[in-house]
Amino acid sequence: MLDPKLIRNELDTVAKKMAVRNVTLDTDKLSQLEASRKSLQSNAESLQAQRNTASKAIGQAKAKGEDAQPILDQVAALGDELKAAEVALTELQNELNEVLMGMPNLVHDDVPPGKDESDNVEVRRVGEPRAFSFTPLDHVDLGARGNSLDFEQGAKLTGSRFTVMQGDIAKLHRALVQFMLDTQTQRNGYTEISVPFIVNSDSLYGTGQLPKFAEDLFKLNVEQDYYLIPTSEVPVTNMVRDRLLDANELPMRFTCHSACFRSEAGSYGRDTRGLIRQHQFEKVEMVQVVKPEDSWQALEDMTSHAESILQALNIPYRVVVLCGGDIGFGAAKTYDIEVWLPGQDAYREISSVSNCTDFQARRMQARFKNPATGKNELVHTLNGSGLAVGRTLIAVLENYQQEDGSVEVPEVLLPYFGNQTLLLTNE
RNA sequence: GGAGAGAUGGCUGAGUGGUCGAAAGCGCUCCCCUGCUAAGGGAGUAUACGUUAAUAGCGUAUCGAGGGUUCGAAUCCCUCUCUCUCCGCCA
Repeated sequence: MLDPKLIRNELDTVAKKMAVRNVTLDTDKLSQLEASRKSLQSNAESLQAQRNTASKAIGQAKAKGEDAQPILDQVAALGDELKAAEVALTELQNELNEVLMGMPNLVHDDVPPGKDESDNVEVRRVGEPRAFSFTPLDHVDLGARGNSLDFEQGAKLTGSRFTVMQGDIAKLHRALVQFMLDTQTQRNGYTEISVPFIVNSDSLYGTGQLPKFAEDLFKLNVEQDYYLIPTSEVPVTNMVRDRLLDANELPMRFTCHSACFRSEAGSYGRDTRGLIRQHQFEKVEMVQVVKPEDSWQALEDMTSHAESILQALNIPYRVVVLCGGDIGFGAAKTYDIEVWLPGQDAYREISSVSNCTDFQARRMQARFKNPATGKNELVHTLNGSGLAVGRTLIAVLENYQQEDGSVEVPEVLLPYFGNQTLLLTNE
């Protein structure tokens, strides 16, 4: 959520920033709502003040044994008027709040204009795509050996966009999780955390998936407002919801392995082949909670932490900064890391690292006591994938494939494989 | 699933209808004393919103959440959530 004061006082600036996202702000409606809010609020509050004064007088009169009836008569008429004023105010505040909750974060000045992913701007390119002496297969063909990647079984057990992995590929998948967690905890300073895969709606409002993106979520059909997490960013970031942190608790750095569940509504035709876009996938996430002045450096750091996985695996990738049309709802600036996939002859997203500034913190009421000012101030939150495991699996398979259809184990993963150096060697 | 107890400020914890936004303690901040350390004395210290140049003043709201009773609710009533104890069941 944006600072309501900013919307009140600098509506034009806000509208300009929204335009970078191709979002047109209805400034007339907003200023009209704001004007109503002001008059309704001052009206309700002055009636409340009258009531409070009278009630106090009644108490004092009774204490002295005087007759309180005259004051009681005088206040009696207030009741209905006050109630009506309060109802009107509440209704308007709800309306205003709904508008506010539906507004995305302000983008950073660095965010380039653009309408979709084709307008994202490449920041750097690391590693050279390998020159193959044969035509590389994609992961679906590679995984067909021994039904290591079994899409038909996934479809039978559940439905489309679910997959069964077995044998070497299941083991590779697990090794990648281990390697990512070990890297983030041992080299990059994160604390491993394990969290629920089901969250309530408060948490989803906190990080911004609700109220706008309900259709992307799997909602449980139970009495409670429970949802499967679309990313562990939700439970991990909400760790600080409704908390007043001590300055020396910051920065907080968490890494978390979880399954992620996305309904992928609205992308029925996209990436239907293979593991790229699944309803369930696993991810090692990074989350940081930092002081406001540290968040932009943290974004760069966190991006490099995600990159460190691909560097260690020695797989080529590039980093792009998302344009206004492609950046997420809660982010002020986002770097996507795109990994080279020989099977697709393309760079594909494998990580997304965002600085959400105080956007999520305001929704979550996540604050810290700033020793410099003595005030309670909102923290900044960041999240990023470090990395998406399924897509990393694809990248390893496709980049490390041999002409005979087997796959070499990347050197850094050898400790997770005992003496095994080749995968999928059996026909 | 059954029975019971509870939820108050950064923390612990008083407070059962009327100057209660809330005692006390801890913590924290400032000052004094003390030539280290430890201890002692004094003052201050919730948050959000509105109004405002103002984190000055004033107003409003907030004692788990929501509703109700009342002129007035931390305090009474209802619903819900969560925590703890005991029993049952269970990976």
